[in-house]
Amino acid sequence: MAKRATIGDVAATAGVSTATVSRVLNGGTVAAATAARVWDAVARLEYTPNALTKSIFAGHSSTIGVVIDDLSSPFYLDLIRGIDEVAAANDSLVMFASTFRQADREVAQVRAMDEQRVRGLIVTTGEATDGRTRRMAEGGTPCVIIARTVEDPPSGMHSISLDNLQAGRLAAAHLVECGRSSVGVLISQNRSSQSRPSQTERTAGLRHGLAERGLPLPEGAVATATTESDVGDAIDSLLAHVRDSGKPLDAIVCMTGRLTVAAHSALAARGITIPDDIAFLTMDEFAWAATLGITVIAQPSYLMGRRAAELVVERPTTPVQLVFEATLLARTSCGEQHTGLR
Amino acid sequence: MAKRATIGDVAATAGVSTATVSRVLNGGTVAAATAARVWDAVARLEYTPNALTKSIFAGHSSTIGVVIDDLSSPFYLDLIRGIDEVAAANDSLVMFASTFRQADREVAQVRAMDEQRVRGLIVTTGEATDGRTRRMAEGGTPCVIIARTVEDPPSGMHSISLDNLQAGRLAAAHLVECGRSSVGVLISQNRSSQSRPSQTERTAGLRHGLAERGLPLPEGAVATATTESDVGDAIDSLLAHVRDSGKPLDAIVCMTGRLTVAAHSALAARGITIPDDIAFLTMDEFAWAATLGITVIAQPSYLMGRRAAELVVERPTTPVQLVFEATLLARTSCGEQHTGLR
DNA sequence: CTGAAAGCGCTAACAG
DNA sequence: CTGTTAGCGCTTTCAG
Repeated sequence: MAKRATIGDVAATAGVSTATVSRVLNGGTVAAATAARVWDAVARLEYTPNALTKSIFAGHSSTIGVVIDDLSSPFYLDLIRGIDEVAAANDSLVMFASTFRQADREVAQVRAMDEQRVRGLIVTTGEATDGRTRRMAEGGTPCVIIARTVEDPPSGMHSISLDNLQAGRLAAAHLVECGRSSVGVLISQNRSSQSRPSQTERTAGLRHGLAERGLPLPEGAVATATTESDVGDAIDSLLAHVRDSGKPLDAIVCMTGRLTVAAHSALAARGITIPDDIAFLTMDEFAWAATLGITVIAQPSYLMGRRAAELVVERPTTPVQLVFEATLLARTSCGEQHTGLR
Repeated sequence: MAKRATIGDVAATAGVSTATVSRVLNGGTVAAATAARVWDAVARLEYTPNALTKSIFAGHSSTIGVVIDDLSSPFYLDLIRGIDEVAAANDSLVMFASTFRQADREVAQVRAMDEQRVRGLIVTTGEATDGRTRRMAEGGTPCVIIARTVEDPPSGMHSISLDNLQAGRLAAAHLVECGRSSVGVLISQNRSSQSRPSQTERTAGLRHGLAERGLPLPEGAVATATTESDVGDAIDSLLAHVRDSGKPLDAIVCMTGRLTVAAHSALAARGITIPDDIAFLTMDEFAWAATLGITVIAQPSYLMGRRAAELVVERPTTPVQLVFEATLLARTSCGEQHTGLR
């Protein structure tokens, strides 16, 4: 296990001082001949500079930290892809941690990122980490909160989210245009039984949109699932509730992309046909949606990732709150659209 | 932008030396009363230790590096999930970089990981990076190559791969059991027109398996695609070739999970029905495979990720070469199985 | 049990 | 253009 060469070793074999080596490595003014000798020594010793040590001078590393609650959602994959591309274009690496959807892990991971002195932090965590991210932002580490907004953010603390109300309204409009009138909603919650504000906002938007068209969305028409295996029960409760209240359920909207597969197969397992028996509408575009004919409300996740990373790189001083519009990608899972019916 | 507290600040406000602070933080022998004062100072100053500085003593960081060529493949997502879980269980973070499937980026990213003094490195890169990973391994940074084996690895250099020949044979057996006899193969290559050895091995396995059953797999029955948009052309060439050679194509096997969606929709776009017109078999399990009835040859990607991370954590001194078996997940995309026909 | 002092590998003035 | 001299924030002997 050969010892690693240090800048001192390079300096010694090149017959110069460490300062000179540092200069040729980082582009200072050095005589061509000297530089050549140094490069030669670098090559011969296979010297690889220690980025860690460099960082302690810069005050922070060149890495962008990302804390994600759950990799399973198609939303996050594209988000990461967007972040990664911007990072690569800026000689940054991405340091990644997932929280397995547990609140206590969220604060541990954010803390770990802070200890690593990341150049900036992008998180999809809940309020529990706000204390630390605020402090980080105040301390000069730009932080970007994804899918949530924060009250009174300090300088350096930004947020990127979807216009969830608009997304909900979009769903309502589409469903009504497809002639549906009795809709059930599926939302997810984390292990601490907290449903994410984004999903409740979408539900609120849906409720507004429905109300504008004279349709109700009673509390009982909203079911919650924590894991994929809960989804079946949630769907059953939806079916039962609406049956009790008279009109049979004719549409289900899944408020999180993470549960799309589970919801879709739960429906299939119950012999329910899409869209004949029930219309199916879900969040987040995914690779097979077109093939399956599933209509989705898409977030521009890739773009959101890029923007997040750009905020980290560009470090605007004023807090930036970016809100993106959702797009309806209409396919066949909600049945025929009867436009101009209103 | 408040300055960050250093260990010196903590020492000063607690009225002790930095050595003592270091001791209470890292669990040395300190009087309870002193420790209490230190913790108090830590809390009051919101002191967050600098992991970077710590690492320069350890000689390396506590981060596991991962270099992936392409996030789009379902294989990699699960691999990362496995790595991430082991990392989390070992107080490690995961540093991630993707190469966008370009060889030059591969060496740049591996180099970057080396500069970051990662605790260990997990890569899916090609031979171009072997020089560096060998040196890293010799220098004491465990390196794990995924989906490829290396000749004569030094101590600390490991590999994790699939038994690609067996995977190919599995495909042959299944296809023949389903009564198919004229199969076409789709493989992918990177931007430098290199097809990955794993895929050519799978093809070889398929060829063997077919030959054992008296069926040929001519060179022309293997088509290559670089990007998703090439897939249509590749499929067309397969269709054309086999038509020329007499027997109409009755099966297509896609040797990479990355192109599954593209291949599947290319078939649909040409009005080809699965499995009636053509059997469809692909690599890597994915969320919608069951719903779509697509038969796949699955790699234990999650487990492979875990093992890779475990090799980094446990640093065995002898080179470890792990080869995993592929599993056939039979669904309906190859038609009816006529077992016992042989 | 605790402090002083010497570094880890590198950069950043400041002279020369 | 280049070497010397301080550090960066932290750990780690080695005395006391």
